[in-house]
Amino acid sequence: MAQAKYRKIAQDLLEQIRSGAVRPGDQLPSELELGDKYSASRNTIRDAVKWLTLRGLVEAKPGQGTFAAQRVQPFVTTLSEGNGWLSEVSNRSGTAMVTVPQVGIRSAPRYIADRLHVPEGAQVITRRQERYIDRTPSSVQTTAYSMDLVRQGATRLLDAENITEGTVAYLGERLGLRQVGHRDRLLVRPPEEDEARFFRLPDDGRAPVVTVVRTGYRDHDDGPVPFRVTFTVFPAGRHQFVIDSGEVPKDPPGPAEG
Amino acid sequence: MAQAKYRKIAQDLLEQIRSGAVRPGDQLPSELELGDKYSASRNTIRDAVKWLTLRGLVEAKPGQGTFAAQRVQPFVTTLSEGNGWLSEVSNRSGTAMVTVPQVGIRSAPRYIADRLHVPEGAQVITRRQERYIDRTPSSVQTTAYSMDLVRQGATRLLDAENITEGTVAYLGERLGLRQVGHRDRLLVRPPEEDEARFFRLPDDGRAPVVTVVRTGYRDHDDGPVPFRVTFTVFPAGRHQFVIDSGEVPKDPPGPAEG
DNA sequence: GCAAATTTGTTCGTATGTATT
DNA sequence: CAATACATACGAACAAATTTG
Repeated sequence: MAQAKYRKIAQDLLEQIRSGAVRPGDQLPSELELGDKYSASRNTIRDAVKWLTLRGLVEAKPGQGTFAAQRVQPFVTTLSEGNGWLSEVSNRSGTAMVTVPQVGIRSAPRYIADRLHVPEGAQVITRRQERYIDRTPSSVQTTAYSMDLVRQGATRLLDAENITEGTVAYLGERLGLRQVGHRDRLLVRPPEEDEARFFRLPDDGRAPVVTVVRTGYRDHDDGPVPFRVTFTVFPAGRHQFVIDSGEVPKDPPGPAEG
Repeated sequence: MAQAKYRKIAQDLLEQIRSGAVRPGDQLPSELELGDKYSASRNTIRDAVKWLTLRGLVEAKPGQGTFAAQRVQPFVTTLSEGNGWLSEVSNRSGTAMVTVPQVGIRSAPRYIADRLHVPEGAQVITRRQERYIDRTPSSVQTTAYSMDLVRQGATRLLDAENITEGTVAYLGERLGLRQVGHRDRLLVRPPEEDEARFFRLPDDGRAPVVTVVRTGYRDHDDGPVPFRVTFTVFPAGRHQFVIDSGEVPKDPPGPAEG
């Protein structure tokens, strides 16, 4: 066999979608009908549909049928603006919502300790917020601070409520701490189980998430030192990221493909 | 059934990997042995292994067996440095290699036309290069320019060879064109078939790619206008991206998790 | 509200093909 | 060439979700 049968069936269905013969939202024939059409068993048809599902081209709904996927207008986050906090901007009008911070104190795992330059296991404060745009969960953000900041007097970091003027501004007026720069690091990975649940991602692991790790640096004699690190997790398929440099037009361009 | 049997088996295997009982590179028992152990049919075991495969936790090799995946040290690309060209920097010593540009002239598809502010179908020059680090394919870069630039005299854009001083510098001295800024847009998607082949990604669509769309802007009376657009495609699992802002330490920090 | 029909999800069994050792 | 292990394909049965009458 030059190529597996299920791949050829998937290819044929793919071209029907690409060509527009099957349009977004259209229902595909049922598995039994497809099996009849392609002279294949239901399991082979299922392999073909699975192949399309993994690429996000179709969506199977139990009890209903299989449908060609809808193109979703992605959210856009601009990483090059804002001086410290990673805030999210939608490219279309939408109501943004953010939950009250969920505050915790924990021993720093390695991936936090490495970023904050504290020993592994040191006490850190974490502040976790969930963000929604148009009622759909758009990101989860967890920020970690060294406990030293609280000992020095920044006790409001422990309050489970928004610091309206911004955490950076608060630390500035309270401790004289000044953020002089930050570094973002983007990585793509499969979602954890709780993330898949929160973002309502299919639990077959095909839909990845993007993590933006933003480390904030403060001034110091020997050069900048980190004082906080923020992990923001986005569902990769619904999100894009923009970084501007120099002079660029202000108008937000439409979503890019390619 | 509270939960599908294959999911419970996958969960059990997952915990053996997480706990370290099965270490990266270790061979798992064969499908028949696992079927015996969990009192499940071979097909059900295959469903469980498939679930782990989709998350990149194990790798199945025909004729050999199934193995716990190795953690690969990701490459890092810094988006905030370099004034125009998107060049790649490894975080570890490695020999970088880039192919000679493959030059083409084509009608602009919409995703290029939108970026370059030319009509769809207008003639554009594309220059395509493949990059390797340590012999492994690390990225594919395609840059598109409007044909107008050639008509104005920048004929070397058509040469299928590297422009050593850089394309921006060349356009500057030849046409007096000055790049005043650029905008990067990152998006994550499943690979095209040729990309999966080039990056040697599994063809089941689980391993996504990151596309960085960099639009370069030149000076103009009414504000900056685009004159070129570069699409750089990376295998998402082997790559991370860094954006610096303000004062940050120079030392390249290790790869982040979370 | 309930029952029937439709559709996808899971599991088993079996057979054959293909890649590697 | 033979043995082993994964890949593909078929058929069958029941479960779960949804819509319809």
